[in-house]
Amino acid sequence: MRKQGHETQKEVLAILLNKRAPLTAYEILHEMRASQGSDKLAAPTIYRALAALTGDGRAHRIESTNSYLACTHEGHEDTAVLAICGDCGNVEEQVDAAVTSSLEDLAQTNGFRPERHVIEVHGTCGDCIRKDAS
Amino acid sequence: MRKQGHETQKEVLAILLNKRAPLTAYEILHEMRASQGSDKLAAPTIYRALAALTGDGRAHRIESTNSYLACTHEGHEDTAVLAICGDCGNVEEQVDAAVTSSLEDLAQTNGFRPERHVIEVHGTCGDCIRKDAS
DNA sequence: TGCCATTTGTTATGTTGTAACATATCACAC
DNA sequence: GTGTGATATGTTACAACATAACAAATGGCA
Repeated sequence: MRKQGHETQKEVLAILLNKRAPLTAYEILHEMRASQGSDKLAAPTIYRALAALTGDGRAHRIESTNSYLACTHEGHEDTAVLAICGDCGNVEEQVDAAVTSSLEDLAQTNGFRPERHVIEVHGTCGDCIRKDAS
Repeated sequence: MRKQGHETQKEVLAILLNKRAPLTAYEILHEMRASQGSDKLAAPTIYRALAALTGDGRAHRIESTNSYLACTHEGHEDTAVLAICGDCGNVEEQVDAAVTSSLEDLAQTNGFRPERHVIEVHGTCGDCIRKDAS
């Protein structure tokens, strides 16, 4: 039983990588139930896998949509900026030094010690802007 | 019945201003039920009031904690940075031009048109750092 | 091999949020 | 002033998101 957790994590990550779009925990649950042809799998299993994945940076949680996304910048230490398109649902993960440092400066002037940054930008992606215009 | 909605919004905002700390929708609901001495009030009423308050900037939703906070920077158009202390639960609302512009620059280089920014920094506030040290 | 620590499965339930429809109120034409 | 329709609100029920708590299994190690 012990090893299976890592297996679950791999499966969840594979699903997220496959979709290249954010999925909710329950969407992942349904995918996995479908692929296993069984309803045995339960929510806590998914949430544990997601906790492991987000804990070590293999995936990100999108707080404003309760969904999860595979990390596309392996091993970045900087803060990720998630640009979420309201039209097509795609999410672009961006890592930017200027954003990181301006947030650090702001924290410093306020005597705040940051540990985790949540930066999510909702809007319209370039592709959808072009589509809308045409 | 029509006017009452505005009343509800005022009451909700008053509760948030009073606490000066984030509250969940259901915490607000319980407060209001208590102060009215009745359980008649239902969740959708609170969510509608919160939608009105967040819609016009009188309050902010904290996405990473599913909670709500009265806005302390009346009428700002810039993006708010919410610094959330994990120790004491206090949230400091900060408005900073450098953060705003670095995010705008990042969006521009990626052809993304931003509409709503969610910037939440979890960490430890100055007061709690001092307390922890002593 | 037997025991303990830890992980996983499972059940149940807690928390957050909203759809859908009934009811009340207001604005406005008449 | 009163009828009528548009809109806001109250209410019920439920959907979606998340986790507590405990049982069962596994692997390490004496």
